[in-house]
Amino acid sequence: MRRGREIAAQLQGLLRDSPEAGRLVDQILHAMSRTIETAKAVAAAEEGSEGHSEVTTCAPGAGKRKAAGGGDKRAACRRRAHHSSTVTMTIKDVEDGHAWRKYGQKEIQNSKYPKAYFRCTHKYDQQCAALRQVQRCDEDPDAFRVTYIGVHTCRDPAAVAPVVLHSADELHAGSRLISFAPNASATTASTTTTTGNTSSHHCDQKDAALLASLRPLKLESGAGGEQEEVLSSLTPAGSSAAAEAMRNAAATPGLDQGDVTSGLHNCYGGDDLADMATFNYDDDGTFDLDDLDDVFRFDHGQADY
DNA sequence: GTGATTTGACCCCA
DNA sequence: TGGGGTCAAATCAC
Repeated sequence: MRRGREIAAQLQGLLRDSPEAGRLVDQILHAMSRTIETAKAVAAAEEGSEGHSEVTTCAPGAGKRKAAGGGDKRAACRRRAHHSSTVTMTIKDVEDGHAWRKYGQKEIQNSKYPKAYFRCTHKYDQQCAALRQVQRCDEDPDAFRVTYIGVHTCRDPAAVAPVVLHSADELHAGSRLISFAPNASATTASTTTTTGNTSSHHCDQKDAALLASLRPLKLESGAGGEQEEVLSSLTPAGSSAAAEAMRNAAATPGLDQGDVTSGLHNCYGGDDLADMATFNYDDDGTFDLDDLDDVFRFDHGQADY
């Protein structure tokens, strides 16, 4: 980030004749400075506590599962990994742009709601080790406590939001850029509110459509007969509900395909960088700077820097 | 047919 | 020893 800030400062010098370009560079510098300050604060908070070393050993015979109808086929490495990067945050929208696959759900002691376990869809095809755990907050059923374990090493197309180009001249900025919309405002319409430990990224109507599309994994009668529900993984790539929501959003006047996919980015990217860094520490306080990179991955995908 | 979800069983580890 | 994390067969959805 420091290097980026230096380069942006150089760019600002070169663009001093263009007020608009200078203003944009100002915004870049401001965002970078905020991110650096946030990283510093995080590092200071973590001072003195070392991150956990990753232990993913899978020794022969270790963690063998006893035959349960399937014999030794079910034997697998069950040694619990101690992950180097763990981030827990409380959010309203569980959608993060990555493709997740649910692999388990557990009732948690002293919690009203079960915890759902997700792994990256590309765990096997791209050896991506990212995991996510989602649990509805007891005190605020509208919010979800999401724990990210590990970082994405995959290149998920669904997570790469396209960039809106205003003119063909902008193509030189990067070969991965995709031109969609003629309307630049579509990429900037988002607001962020942060209340206490809860970071809520409220986006515009297309994101509301995504949020509304969250469907319960399971409806069951809880204590007292009320219905409890657990949110499913919502992924642009894997969820038909999400796809439907995105289709609906695409039909919204003023929005085009570019708007739909970049809407995911709107929730997390751009000026929201500093706000995204309002993490809650896990119980064990695990956190490292790799997490910042993970959280900011949306911009990596679209900004091509 | 393929991929995602559900869910009971298994196992690690505090 | 039990809570929590993971596996994988069965089932579901498209």
